Amino acid sequence: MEQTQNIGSFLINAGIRPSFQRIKIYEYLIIRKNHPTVEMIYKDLNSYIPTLSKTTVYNTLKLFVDKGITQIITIEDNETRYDPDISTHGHFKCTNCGKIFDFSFDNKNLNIKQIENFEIKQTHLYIKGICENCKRKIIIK
Amino acid sequence: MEQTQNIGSFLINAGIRPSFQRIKIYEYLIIRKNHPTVEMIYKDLNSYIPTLSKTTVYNTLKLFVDKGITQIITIEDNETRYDPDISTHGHFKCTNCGKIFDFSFDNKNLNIKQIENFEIKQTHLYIKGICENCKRKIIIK
DNA sequence: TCCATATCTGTAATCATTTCAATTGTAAAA
DNA sequence: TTTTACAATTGAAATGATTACAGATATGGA
Ligand SMILES: [Mn+2]
Ligand SMILES: [Mn+2]
Ligand SMILES: [Zn+2]
Ligand SMILES: [Zn+2]
Repeated sequence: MEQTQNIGSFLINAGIRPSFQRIKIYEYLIIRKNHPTVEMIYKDLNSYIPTLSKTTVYNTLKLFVDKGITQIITIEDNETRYDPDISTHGHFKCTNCGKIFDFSFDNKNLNIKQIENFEIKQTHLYIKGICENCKRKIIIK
Repeated sequence: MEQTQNIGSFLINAGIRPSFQRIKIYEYLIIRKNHPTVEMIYKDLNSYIPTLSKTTVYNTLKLFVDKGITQIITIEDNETRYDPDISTHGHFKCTNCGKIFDFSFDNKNLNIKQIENFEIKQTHLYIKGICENCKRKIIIK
């Protein structure tokens, strides 16, 4: 609730007018940390903001990405996900439970020969597999 | 042309009946090395195989992926691309010319934290930026 | 308050992908 | 060789995600 104040000024700082919908969508990203799809955001917020339009969710996320306060995560080709953490970090998707985990990695000492003279703007590392929790469950079965 | 023989037996080996369309699509992937979209494959092959259906391209790529002889590359959320090189390797996409470059990297150098006990099945490293060629062109302007 | 502009909304259009049923091709049995 | 069963291909229709658009609503300053 009081978060609204912080988020409001954060959006202003990013050059975004802090409308009610924009604040709630950004707040959703920050609080849930779930790398959601548009559908997830829309469904979850719709119970709280019944007048919300899915178009607004699309528009708002596009704005966030354009203004550089959100990044697109494309681990699967059939679902676009969004992440308010714009730092370079990795994503692990569990193919069993579907959860997405953040992790850190070094990209400094990669010194890749084939693209030495290329100008790097974004680095995305995606790993798929089985999370620790699911591994345990599967062993028990 | 004589490739057909090799590709045919390669497909058989992978448990895939080597139909004319399947051979041509796999041959396309191998020869072009362009990480194409379905649309690219369809358009390029259609002039050579006028009866080709886009559905066949979809079906065939799905089959290749299921049988493990092709991997899906999702650098952008709005274009699914295909790669017959199923080894773990990185992809660089130039945001200027759109070209996709392969590069090799060593997982060990990534020094990944937080997912030590997770079971890794696939690793995808995608980098976006400007390729060497485009960098030169842009400087000249 | 009033006005100009930005934002939001719902619907329609677009585009990629999947589903489906009919047709065609293939490979082995008769 | 002909028949037969099954696999692959095809094109049309359905689905689902995203975008375009135009009208309604909200906002902030004169
Ligand atoms: Mn993240
Ligand atoms: Mn590749
Ligand atoms: Zn899991
Ligand atoms: Zn380039």
